Amino acid sequence: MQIGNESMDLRLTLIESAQCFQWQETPQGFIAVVQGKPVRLWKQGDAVFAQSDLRREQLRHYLDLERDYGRVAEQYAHIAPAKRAIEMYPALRVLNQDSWETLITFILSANNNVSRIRKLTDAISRGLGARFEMCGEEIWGLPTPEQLANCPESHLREMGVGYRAPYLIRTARMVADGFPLWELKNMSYDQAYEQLMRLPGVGDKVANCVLLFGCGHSSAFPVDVWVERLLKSWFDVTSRSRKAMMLAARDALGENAGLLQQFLFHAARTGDIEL
DNA sequence: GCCCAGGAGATGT
DNA sequence: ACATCTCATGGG
Repeated sequence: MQIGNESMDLRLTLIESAQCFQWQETPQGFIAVVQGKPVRLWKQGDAVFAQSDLRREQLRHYLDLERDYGRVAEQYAHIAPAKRAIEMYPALRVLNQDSWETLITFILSANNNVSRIRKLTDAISRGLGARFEMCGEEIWGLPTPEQLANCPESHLREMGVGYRAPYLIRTARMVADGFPLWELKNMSYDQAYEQLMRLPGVGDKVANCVLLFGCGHSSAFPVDVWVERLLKSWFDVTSRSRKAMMLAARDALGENAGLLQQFLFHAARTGDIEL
């Protein structure tokens, strides 16, 4: 089915921009398990097509196709590096992912590089998750909270996750025991942030990634090593800690701070904006 | 071999 | 509240 006519870049959005780690590119398109269901996305000209049990509106929301990014660019047009970063990637979108899938992949992301985050995401999915087939290829979904909570720590360590193993298991147990993960999108930013910070393996940076990519909180502003470098290079940063930078950036940039952050992050990481 | 990676938690001040 | 250490593991 056709889900959109927008000129969006699937490779940039799903793989290169490091906001999710489960997509793989095949000759037939991009495939992954999203919200527990297999999905294939591909383009024909400007049109985006999908093969999935997910409804058209769900996929449009996942890809953030309803948002006017031209308006976001205008919102930050008075900040030179911001305007430049957004205009540099007119086909990049900030995904609306599943809260649980975002939470688990970003616990894996702590002090880790992108290619290894992908391998660990794949490893725990193959080891614990549900298997599907999509155009002749096997793909696995991430483990559910119950599957992860019941996995022995030693088994998880054999998959290579290292010291993050107990974080995954304890967080999974809290979610399985009623942590309000799926209510975070309806809370205020401050309430949702406070809740997420209770979870083992979730600090300021991971919390903001979950809020931004997995809970629809577009003001969430994750500060990783690259965003820190860019902020120090291009702005008069007096904050020392990354959390202080996050607070200052959110305060200065307002409602769509996090969307801008994703463009800045990618520009810094690829070197498209000199630091 | 070295340094780095979309950091978090524990400890000490 | 802030600074410093340690924590697995593989990529470059």
